[in-house]
Amino acid sequence: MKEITSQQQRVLDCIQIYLNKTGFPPTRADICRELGFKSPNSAETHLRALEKKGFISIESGASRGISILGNGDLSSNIDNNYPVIGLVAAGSPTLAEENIENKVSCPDDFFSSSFDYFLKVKGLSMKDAGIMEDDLVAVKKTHDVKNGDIVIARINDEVTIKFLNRKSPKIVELEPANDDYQNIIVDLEHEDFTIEGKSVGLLRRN
Amino acid sequence: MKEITSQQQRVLDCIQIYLNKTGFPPTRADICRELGFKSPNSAETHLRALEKKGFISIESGASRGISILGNGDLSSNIDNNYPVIGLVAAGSPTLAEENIENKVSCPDDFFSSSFDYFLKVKGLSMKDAGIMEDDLVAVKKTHDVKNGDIVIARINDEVTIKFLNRKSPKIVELEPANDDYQNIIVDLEHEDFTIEGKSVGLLRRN
DNA sequence: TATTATACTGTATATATATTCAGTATTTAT
DNA sequence: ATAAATACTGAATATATATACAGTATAATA
Repeated sequence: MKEITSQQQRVLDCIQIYLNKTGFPPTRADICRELGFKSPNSAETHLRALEKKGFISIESGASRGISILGNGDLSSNIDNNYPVIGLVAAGSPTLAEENIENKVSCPDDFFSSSFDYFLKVKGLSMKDAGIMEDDLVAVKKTHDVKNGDIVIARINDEVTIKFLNRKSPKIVELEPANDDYQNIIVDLEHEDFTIEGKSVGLLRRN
Repeated sequence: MKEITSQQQRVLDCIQIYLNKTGFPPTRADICRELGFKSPNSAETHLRALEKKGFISIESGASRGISILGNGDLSSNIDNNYPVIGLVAAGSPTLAEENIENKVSCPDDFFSSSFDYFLKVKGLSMKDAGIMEDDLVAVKKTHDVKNGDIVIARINDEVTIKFLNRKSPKIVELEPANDDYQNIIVDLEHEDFTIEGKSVGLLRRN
């Protein structure tokens, strides 16, 4: 990435501001209007310089075909809306209604792994793991879970978040992180048990 | 917001995908190519329907003048790079070097309040408040703090994160959230004490 | 039953837009 | 000292693009 001149920076900023404002890139004429140039060729040459230096790419022939190249970090990632799903009473789970409370916009690569939704935690059964009431746990839907993982599990239509501990092929233990709560022992032969996913991160908004 | 039809949804998705891929919106012809329509008017009518229902806005006369209207959430916010600053030994603070470890891209309106940087927590002095080792605390630089706030404070060049408790005009108490740690009592007349900011959120990446 | 919305094809066209060419002038390298 | 990059004006043009008009057909209202 070569050095940028002050005028080229102005043009680059202009493109970004125009994008933020309108949702699509400016034309040569738009840039002239914004920056006071009197010839579309002023914009053109600056754009070509910015292209040459790797700051933008220009789609040949396409109108408004300018895109700002994410310098590896800033503008590369795309935000997505992730649903927030309520978990009623994490301690002694009673309900399993997956009602979307709202949505949170967040980059796709925000956590170490991709994830599918946020789970809003109720209760303090996982407090010693730093998971408090109303925290949003980023949940990745998967069955690929190991002992010690924080998993979101469903037992007879009741959802809970706990540490996983497979005791035997038929017995799964769900461990809370709170001395006030007891381990949940699940007999796979007699109870309807499914792993919904596992925690890959946490978000707390004061 | 009226109901969207399946074909209109396809067109809307097409616009979003095209935007993600190229950085600028598609033309009528582009949409036709992507979705297999044979007349540009097919795209046009769908676009007008989407506009009428409030899903997009169309800038009259402008080429590629389509912008997806963030339904109050999706496309409105812009990501920013926030520095992650290391905090050495939150329990008994020893260092204050504000070294930027890396950066995290995150929407500006991610937490209830705007913030300035992430603080990477060391130690477990705030564990009962759900703040664990290596958690990233979103810090807003401010002096506007109340008793009970989780503050980032600097005492004689040592940085720590604790609950704030002003005892008197001259005495400030910093309370950890861990029985293994003791309150820090700061005598403002004899010690160099500053409030760096307060916690407005938390991020944990497993 | 008439009307409106949806979902298309196909053609046509005014204009929005990229892009080239011809200049001028200043600054920065080689 | 010459070349190359920067920083513009001004005009011209091929074409990319929005958009209107003319049809056809089906499903959903009122």
